[in-house]
Amino acid sequence: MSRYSYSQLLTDGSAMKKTQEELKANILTALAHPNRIRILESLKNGVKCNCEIAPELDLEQSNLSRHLKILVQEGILVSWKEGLRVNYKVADKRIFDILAISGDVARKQAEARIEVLEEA
Amino acid sequence: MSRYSYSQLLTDGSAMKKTQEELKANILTALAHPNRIRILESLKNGVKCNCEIAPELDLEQSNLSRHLKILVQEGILVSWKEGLRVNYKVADKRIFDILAISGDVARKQAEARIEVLEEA
DNA sequence: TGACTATATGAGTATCTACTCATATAACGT
DNA sequence: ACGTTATATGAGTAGATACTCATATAGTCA
Repeated sequence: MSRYSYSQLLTDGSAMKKTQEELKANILTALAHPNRIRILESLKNGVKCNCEIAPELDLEQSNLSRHLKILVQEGILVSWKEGLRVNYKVADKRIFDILAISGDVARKQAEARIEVLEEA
Repeated sequence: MSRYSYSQLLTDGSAMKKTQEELKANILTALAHPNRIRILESLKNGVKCNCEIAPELDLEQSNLSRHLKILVQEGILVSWKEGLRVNYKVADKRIFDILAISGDVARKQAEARIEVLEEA
């Protein structure tokens, strides 16, 4: 069994055939970081550039740039140049459904833990 | 900015207050591995134990055990003992909605790439 | 052209992750 | 109790990730 690597699968675009599970895992890996989730929520209602998001979320410029790159590579964000800036917007609103369900599942899990505590 | 760590947040249950984004990221991180996605698909229609899943998915026993632990810790799977075995089932079917949307987004992104190639 | 702004990327680093092998634990049947 | 089966966990490792700082690139405007 070779180890699953997210970025290798990304950059290797050429070579390997990816399984359904790997394709899904790539999308989910791209979503699975609090700062990337914050970025998406910040872009929920509009278009923004790196220079607007950075101060809003208090993220270092180059770090933000790499987070944005990951989201674009997975097709979660779309970007285009406009003068000096690079604008970003969410490509597919269903991403927010994933985030909403994740929140529900997290909440439900927290409730289940409380129930276990109360039983004792 | 301190680095986001999945497992620290998991095991630290006691101490830190977690943001909404961290809670969502935890769920998504737990889902973001091809083998864990395969495990969930294998459990889609029923209850199974480690010893049934391992040969089916060709996963080494201890590796599978750790993957299952991650899914249980996040509340994605529920487990209970039955004699020697530990049975697992999916706690919340909405997990499959997340997987389905991820698949759709991945497919859509692949289609977009093909379009770009055809434009040129 | 030169100064300035916005973004991307190279290099270095601490930490994390998935994996394997070996061993421990727990529950069963005899 | 003893051997067997199912699962969990310790230790070690290769390689991946998020982050920072410094630098490169690219577009703007005087």
